[in-house]
Amino acid sequence: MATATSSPYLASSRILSAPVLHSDRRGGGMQPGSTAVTTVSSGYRGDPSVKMVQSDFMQGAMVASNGGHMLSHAHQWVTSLPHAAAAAAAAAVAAVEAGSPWPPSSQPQDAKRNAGREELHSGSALHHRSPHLGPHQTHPGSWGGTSAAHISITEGQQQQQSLIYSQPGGFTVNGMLSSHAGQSLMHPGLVRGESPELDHGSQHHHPHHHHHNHHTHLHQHHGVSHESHSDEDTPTSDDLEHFAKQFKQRRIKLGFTQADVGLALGTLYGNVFSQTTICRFEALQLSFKNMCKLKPLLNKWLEEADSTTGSPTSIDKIATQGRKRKKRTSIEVSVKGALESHFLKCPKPSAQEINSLADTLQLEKEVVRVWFCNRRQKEKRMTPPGLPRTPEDAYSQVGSIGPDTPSPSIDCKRMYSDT
DNA sequence: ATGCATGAGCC
DNA sequence: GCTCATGCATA
Repeated sequence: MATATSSPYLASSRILSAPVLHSDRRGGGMQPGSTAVTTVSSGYRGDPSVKMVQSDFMQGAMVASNGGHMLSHAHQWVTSLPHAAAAAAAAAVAAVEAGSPWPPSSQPQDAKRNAGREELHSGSALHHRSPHLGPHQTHPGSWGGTSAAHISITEGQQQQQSLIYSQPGGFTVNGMLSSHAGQSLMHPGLVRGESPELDHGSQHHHPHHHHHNHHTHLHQHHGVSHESHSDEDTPTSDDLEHFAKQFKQRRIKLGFTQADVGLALGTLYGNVFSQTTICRFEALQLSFKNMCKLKPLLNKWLEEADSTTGSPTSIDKIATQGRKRKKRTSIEVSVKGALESHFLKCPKPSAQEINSLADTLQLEKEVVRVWFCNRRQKEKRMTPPGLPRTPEDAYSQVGSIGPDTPSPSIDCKRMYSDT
């Protein structure tokens, strides 16, 4: 397609001070009739590998070894840049993965098909997630154990990046949290002592219970009867849910934004997180494992923030220099609908199918591929809080899959053996 | 708050 | 290529 003539992202050579402020945003030179609007051109990282191994434990994982082929050339938006701090990363150590990430009773790993929703409504208005600071507990959620069914539990997904609580010996990051980033001028008088139910494992921990194998009863009573969970045992879904809720409440009371927290975690542990991640944590939109990983960090931040209410602040700002990102592609609503339909029929299309789809929808193949990846990922975590699905949500269940059909054992590979 | 994207690590 | 953790950019 067109777009070839666009900008080769030349990331300049910034080290730590060069801001990447290019005024390169405008939609120029898009393919006529394109269904998606990408402001910038395309080009992907080369991908010479043509193997189709997808031995995944999916529902019906029927491998379809198609002949791979073609494509790609390389070109990336990213320009290699010398990561200044990259060196420090070498010290990263992969954390150990506990045997079973999810509590026995609540395995999120199973695919539950919530028929397409979300973006179709595009307004997000239909998203019924508006947890104010209210102490309301809703959702038994998918996490609670709505779906639990099978698949390898103790497999501990092999791939895991690391959770590096790295503390670069180099910079002693003023270990103190960088509370208010200049904006939170307000500090409510909320200090420890006013949240009686705030006893999330910060205290009262039994000196023994380290058996992280107790069946997680699906009941959720967020009252105050949850058994303590220090940092030793794996929290249950309920624990996380409860913690997330309280975390958000406190965070807001303390006057911090999600972004503030993300930065603070960086100065505290060396791991910075974005507003997005904090947001997703609060909304329980992360995988169980990911939630478990972040919980301790956020918990510490909470303690810090709590005891630091009203103390000086050290603002840390880390320049977001670096990788040039491809402009976000906006997929037309109609096209999204088409993608959704295909997803329902086949959540894991083969390369060939992706090609066809891309061709049909006039989207770049990579865009389509990524869309499916994201869609799958979303399905895995979606709506933790028991969001009551509106009738509209359960609409079009194409073909045979019902709103509750537990196993979409529908195969969908090789529909055409031609190419 | 979320959609599309990047990347690491695994097949 | 896939999954999974994360985040920029955006609605």
